Amino acid sequence: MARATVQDVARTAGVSVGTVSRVLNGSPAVSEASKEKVTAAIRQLNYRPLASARDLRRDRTMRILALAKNLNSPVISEAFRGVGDAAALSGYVSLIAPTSGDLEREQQLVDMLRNGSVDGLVLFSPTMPDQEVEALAEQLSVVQVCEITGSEAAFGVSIDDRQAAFDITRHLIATGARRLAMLGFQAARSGRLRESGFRQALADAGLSPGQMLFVQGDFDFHAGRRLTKKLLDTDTLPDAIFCGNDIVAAGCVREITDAGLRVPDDIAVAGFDDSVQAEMCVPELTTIRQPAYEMGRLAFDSLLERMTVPGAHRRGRVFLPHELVIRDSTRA
Amino acid sequence: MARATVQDVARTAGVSVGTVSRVLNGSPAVSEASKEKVTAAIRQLNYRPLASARDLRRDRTMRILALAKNLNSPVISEAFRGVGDAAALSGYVSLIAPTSGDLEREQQLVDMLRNGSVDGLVLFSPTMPDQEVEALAEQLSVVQVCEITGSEAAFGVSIDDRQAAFDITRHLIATGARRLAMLGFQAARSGRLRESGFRQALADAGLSPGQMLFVQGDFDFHAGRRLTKKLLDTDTLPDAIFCGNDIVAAGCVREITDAGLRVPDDIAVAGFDDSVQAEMCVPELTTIRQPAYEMGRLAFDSLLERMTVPGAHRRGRVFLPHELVIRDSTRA
DNA sequence: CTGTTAGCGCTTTCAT
DNA sequence: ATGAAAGCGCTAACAG
Repeated sequence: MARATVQDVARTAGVSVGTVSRVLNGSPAVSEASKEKVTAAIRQLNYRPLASARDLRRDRTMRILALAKNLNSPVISEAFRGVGDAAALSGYVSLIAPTSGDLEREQQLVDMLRNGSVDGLVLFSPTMPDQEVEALAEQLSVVQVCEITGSEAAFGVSIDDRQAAFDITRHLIATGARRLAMLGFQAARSGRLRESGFRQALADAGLSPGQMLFVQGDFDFHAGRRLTKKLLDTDTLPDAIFCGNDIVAAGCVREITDAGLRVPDDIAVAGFDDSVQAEMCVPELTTIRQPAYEMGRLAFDSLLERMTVPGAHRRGRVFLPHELVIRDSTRA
Repeated sequence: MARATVQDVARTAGVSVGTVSRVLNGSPAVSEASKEKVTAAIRQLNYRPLASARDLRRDRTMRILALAKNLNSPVISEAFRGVGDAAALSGYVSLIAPTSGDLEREQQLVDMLRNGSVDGLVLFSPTMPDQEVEALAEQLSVVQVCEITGSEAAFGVSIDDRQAAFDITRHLIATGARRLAMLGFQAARSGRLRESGFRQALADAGLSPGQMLFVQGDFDFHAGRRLTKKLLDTDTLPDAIFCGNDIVAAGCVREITDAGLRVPDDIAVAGFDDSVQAEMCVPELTTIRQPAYEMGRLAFDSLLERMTVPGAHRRGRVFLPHELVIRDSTRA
């Protein structure tokens, strides 16, 4: 049978469509008798209000969309949980879509905001240039999480990547490291900030950086191995390596271990993110914990304000505190 | 400024809304001159057709939704890539949402199909009972991937979990194992099928199963450690352990190693899924590779048929071939 | 408390 | 090739 409409429900219940709509939307101005008749008719016809009709009329969808290059980043999936839980509390449904770093697909998904398929957008790791993110946020409901633009034109929540990298590098130095290398990724701003924090900590200690290697493609386990192999093929070995995330650090540790060297005795290794890989690694990784869930919650709250309060365009950013988690990969 | 509508575009271009709509939808019945005027007006007004209005009129959204308990399962994220790529080829946008195993949230998301927010649904790991999945698939466009119901009332794509577990267990036996234990999860049908394959392989070899331990909560690294600890506290140690997935196997290997035993010499360990963890583990894990991407593609193709061909309700299932990947965790 | 009705923005006949 | 107009299903304003 065809889909039931308000008309059908009204006819079945013996009331008008107005009354049906009122029941649907919980209006108090409905008699108990009418409400019961309508409820019965709805159940009988298995009626559901059609989303597109309701959205068109109300001019909002109660849906938001999150975009990320990749779904299986533990930090992103945790942050998205935070977004989702906060969204649910306000009656919003939150969806997510991976862009695979493909600009065209990202545009297609961003269009869902432009064409009113969703009310708001959460950007985890945009592929488009900062300038476009900011232009978008200027006119539509957009917030950034984790990966945020350099200027404060748009709004974003993240940790202070530079400070976190500074902290963990200082820890490496405190445990006695003097020749520090880094495996990083420059493609993302957070990667560059981490590099900057690393350099600053060295400078503060009067040290100069050892080898700085940067991943070109995926920042994954194999990239960590590959880059570390390069590092180990040098004359003077580093005594500590700071890696831009835990997966790369895991690859790094593995390559060192396979080469017959010991972590941390010969070379200490530090990661970033405190993902499950940090604990799977042998030895377990010293790393930086990000309060990802909380970041997501905060981001949604800000998005909600943007979506509901006319003209509310919050700028700037919120940095949530990170935590240095010390484990065996760097213990003295 | 307010959002532009077809009316605005028509006025600006000096044509009727019908013509604008024709241009928008690539109808050939438009003069070159009109097309140019409309295109110019669209650009000038920065016009985008409102999704809800278009959806209402066309009675479809060109969007599909995928549901999974969890986003960071490598098999699921890979399968979803397959869904997404196939969907994009047909002009569909594919979104995904995690249910966290919460029945209520799952219902809310399924409602997006019922109320026409999306045209189709891909179920990766439903929380609702099989019967409900089948009832849903009976009347709406739904396909299952990875985790499929027991009967063939609905349509699903997966590997033959039972056969795969059988194959890997037979391999364990072939390398000399005689006292085989298993760490499994019974919450999902795939887990029970893997258990069944394990038991069958033992029976075929005239062996009886050793300890069978099953995870209650999350099937993760720590669960693997915890269960293995239990296993090792027994009088007669197993000489091989089959784990329901790679993460649990990684925890298993870690616990064995920490106890001063060797893998595979003292105890061989096999995983399942061939996720990145299989390669991160030391020693690397023997496991079962699932053609997840292909499974996703196939699932979308079937969903597309269901969405577009009236009355096309495909039943049954497709099993794609798995692959036994032999690595050091089980080598003789 | 309830019914009637206009209209959200779009597509699509039906004329011309 | 184009315009006029109906109508998708719903909500909300208005009248009673």
